[in-house]
Amino acid sequence: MASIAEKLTDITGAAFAALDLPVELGQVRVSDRPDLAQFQCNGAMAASKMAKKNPREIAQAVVEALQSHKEFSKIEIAGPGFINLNITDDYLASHLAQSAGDERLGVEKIAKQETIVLDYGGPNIAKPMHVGHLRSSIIGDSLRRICDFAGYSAIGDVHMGDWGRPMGMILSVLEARGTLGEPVTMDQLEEIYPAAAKACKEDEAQMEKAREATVKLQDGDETYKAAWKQFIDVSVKGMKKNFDALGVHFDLWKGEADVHELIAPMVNKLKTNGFAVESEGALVISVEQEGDKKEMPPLILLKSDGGVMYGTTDLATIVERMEENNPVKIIYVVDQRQSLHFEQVFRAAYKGGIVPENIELTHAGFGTMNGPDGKPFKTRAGGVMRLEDLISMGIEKAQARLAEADLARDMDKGERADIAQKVAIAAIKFADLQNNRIADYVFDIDRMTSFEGKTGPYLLYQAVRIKSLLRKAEGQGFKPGKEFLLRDSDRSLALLLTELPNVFEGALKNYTPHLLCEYAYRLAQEFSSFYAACHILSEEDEALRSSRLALCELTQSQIVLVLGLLGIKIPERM
RNA sequence: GCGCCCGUAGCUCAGUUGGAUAGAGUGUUGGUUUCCGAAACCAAAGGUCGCAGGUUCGAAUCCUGCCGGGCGCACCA
Repeated sequence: MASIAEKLTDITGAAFAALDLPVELGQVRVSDRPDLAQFQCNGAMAASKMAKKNPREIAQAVVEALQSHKEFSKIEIAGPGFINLNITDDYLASHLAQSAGDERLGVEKIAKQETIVLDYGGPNIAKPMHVGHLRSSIIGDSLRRICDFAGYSAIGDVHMGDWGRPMGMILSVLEARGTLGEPVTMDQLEEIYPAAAKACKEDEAQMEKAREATVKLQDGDETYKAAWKQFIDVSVKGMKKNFDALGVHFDLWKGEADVHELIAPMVNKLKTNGFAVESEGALVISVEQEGDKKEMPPLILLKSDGGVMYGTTDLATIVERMEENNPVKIIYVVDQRQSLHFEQVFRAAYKGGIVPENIELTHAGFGTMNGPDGKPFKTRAGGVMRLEDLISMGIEKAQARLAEADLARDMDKGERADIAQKVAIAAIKFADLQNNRIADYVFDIDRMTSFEGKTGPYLLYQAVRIKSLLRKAEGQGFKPGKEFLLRDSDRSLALLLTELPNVFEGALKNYTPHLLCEYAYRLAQEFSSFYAACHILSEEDEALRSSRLALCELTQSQIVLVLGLLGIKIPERM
């Protein structure tokens, strides 16, 4: 089912078409002047340009065509040619009843279930996960949930950095220490990796050994491979702990190494097709296009030493995904700084015939995380902050807040821990997701674990309050009704509840979860005002009471749905 | 040097793709609880939308030029 704005758009669109004007001009949206009207259509002003007529005359003609539609309670022309529209309470009420009765709450499903692969998380082997992985993980996970709800078969792939030079560096250092082949722990790995990176940077001979080790590993050397396999296992365990705590899900635990076998055939094919050429000792594929404003460096497939670059593995990963998943879209949730790289890879993929033109490859990039000083985020000690430290800080603060509240007294330890966990994750996720994906953003630990104002916990609080209210109502034998009765104090919440399908569509189309954050917050806020203004359980008019309970229930369902799409879980109480 | 992104209230951010009086949170000030959960609600103050031009009925939004910040430009990932 469509949203109210869409239904009204159909009506006004037809009115424009009847005047031989483009249907698109009939676009109706929620008014940005709620004091004047509920909905507005601006098409008459755009039409006046093409028809060379007075916009108010056009608006007048459209308005006359709309008169026969009984959905409207008020149709007015304002200013230069705005068409202001109000709908009848009957119409609003019946629309609400429909969406309340719909298990998808009015959000339409795509016609055909197609596959989307989402690439996010991207943790590296042997390195602890830090706050930099947070954005990719939670934005990616949210986008996966959004695509899934839209009706796609959405596949999330963690795509670990488990290949290439860093692996060679670790192996060469282990060898130098004489401990290659012995089991290592995560703590040891975390010590070895930076030590190895430092040694290679300072010592050219060590770097040369690292290069050799990289090539040998990639050529399938048994000893190296066994050691490598072992530290993959150890690292993955550590990653899973973090992802589980965050509630970030992956369908595939693939890494760069998984496509190694596909590289040689892919490269050969690109060679025989004439796309891959030699340049300065390396094998490259040129990705320049006509109309390029900037220099576009070629994508390097093979380095002059025969080694593989990450662009090559990315390309081979596309080969694999096309074969195994046959997706219509592949979405990369990776730092915006990689945009040139993805431009190169995508162009190479299309040019080399690895993906057909009608398959969408998108880099859904996100901004750099800065500290409150505007510079790339560092802890006070100057290091990176570990993800697990951030999570435990959030949980501690949630526990402290819970201890303050009287309500926590009667809860057992297990429930209290569960609530603290959910509150902390809601705080962290919402603080991040509410920012526009593309812009750099300031990572402020206090803001991220704050529980007041526009925060995740505020949303949980409203949801929990509704739950509690509905429980109480049930205890008194009151049930949410099937019909809506709209008084002045109910109407703005009711109108807001009809916007969900449009908001969802925007978030899906632009890969922007922050639109859902914005909506969830408006909903919670609108509900809170409504809740303060009307006392529901003591309402004596039964029809009004059950209508209001129905509004509560629908609000509740929408908050659950939207927070679910953001990857935020709601406790029973808090 | 070339290119990409950003610049909106003291601070952190929205702004539905060109619409009416630019909105939230936070912080500041004041108010609200014999009543469904005060992690709340109501209200006030706070703006040359970086600057200057241009396009038009109409610009935070589109175009041009500056200023300021961030990032990226072939053998790292």
